[in-house]
Amino acid sequence: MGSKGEALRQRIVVAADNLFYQQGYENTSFSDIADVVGISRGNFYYHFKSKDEILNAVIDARIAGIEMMLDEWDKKLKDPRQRLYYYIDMPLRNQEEIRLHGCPTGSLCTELAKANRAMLDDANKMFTVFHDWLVVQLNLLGINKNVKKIAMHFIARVQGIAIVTNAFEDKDFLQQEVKQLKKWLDDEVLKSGHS
Amino acid sequence: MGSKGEALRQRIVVAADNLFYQQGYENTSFSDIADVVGISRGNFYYHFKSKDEILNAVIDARIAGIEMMLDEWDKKLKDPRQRLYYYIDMPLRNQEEIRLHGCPTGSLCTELAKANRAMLDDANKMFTVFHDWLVVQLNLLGINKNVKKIAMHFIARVQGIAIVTNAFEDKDFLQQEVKQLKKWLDDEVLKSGHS
DNA sequence: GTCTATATCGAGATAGAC
DNA sequence: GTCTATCTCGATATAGAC
Repeated sequence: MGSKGEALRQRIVVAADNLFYQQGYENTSFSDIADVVGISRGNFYYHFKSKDEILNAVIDARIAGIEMMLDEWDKKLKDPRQRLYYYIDMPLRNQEEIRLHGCPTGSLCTELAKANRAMLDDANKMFTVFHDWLVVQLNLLGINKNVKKIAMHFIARVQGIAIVTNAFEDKDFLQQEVKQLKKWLDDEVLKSGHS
Repeated sequence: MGSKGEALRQRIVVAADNLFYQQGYENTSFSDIADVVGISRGNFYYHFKSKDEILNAVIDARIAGIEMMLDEWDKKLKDPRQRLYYYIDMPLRNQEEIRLHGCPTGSLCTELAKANRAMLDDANKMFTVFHDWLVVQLNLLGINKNVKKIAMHFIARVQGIAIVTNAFEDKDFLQQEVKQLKKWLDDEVLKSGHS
């Protein structure tokens, strides 16, 4: 495994990642990826045995990317409360992409549930990384009851926002829902006004 | 347009509807539909000019189906409050299908946003039918402020539930979230305890 | 109206030259 | 390691017999 080959492998994964997000997995061909990376179709099979293997690499890369992102959040934000707000603001920061392509994690799981069920268990680990991180933040705030349910609720709320924003291409809805989700965090989870 | 041809056309639409839901639109071939209906591939083109036209017919059929369903709800349930509860219970009634295939409306919009953007504006009308009906029920209850936002919020919440249930194949999550959504309806919309 | 046969295309995948 | 050439398959779609 030379360094040049590894670098190309990485470029393939990055290109596939973007295309899978923008066009969907099934709808993205080797030709599409080859055009972006600037290589020939035949060259893929030196780096990957099949298209499924590319998908596997993309999922692994996404999971690693989410973990890195959360590590950076932890470094940048010392207060778990601020981290939770930053999580809720994520759709706001990515609103244009969500309007156009939805949530990368949610839309991939939705596609794989229909087209490639065998890989769904790999894909939903992307959710699990967020989930486990949310649980840690809640525990740090002294919240220990129903934390798993709360974390999953967070994720589902963000997914609902992403789907409707994408279906109606409506960023106003996204903005108003993010506000409402913050209010829920304040009133029902942190109970700022009551403690 | 003879009656026999019309009946077959309907059978094609029903079969395509189910297959699009279970396997996705792009992932469903004419052969798949032909196998279910029991006809030959070539016969499709007497009834439809293209696969897109079948998709169009499926979306129209789904919209008509939702409208019929809501009419039945209106007849069966006279209290708008009960109708809203019945709406929230919908994922519960369809929990096994949602676990396996997600929400028919949400998953189709998610797919079309990536693979066939031109038809997204047709598909999201399925959401609009629910939305407008929810607005009517809220108005009937004397709620006139922010009703459109509330209706869209309802829809997004249900979508979030469907995605996570589907991604983790977890019906327990669905059940707990439906309970929570009912509580939100009581406390924040109907404000039963406060009026 | 429904069928069989076929055209055309693009997909994933392989073989082997360089 | 990367390329070109090619194989095989299944997809949408068409033509024309019945």
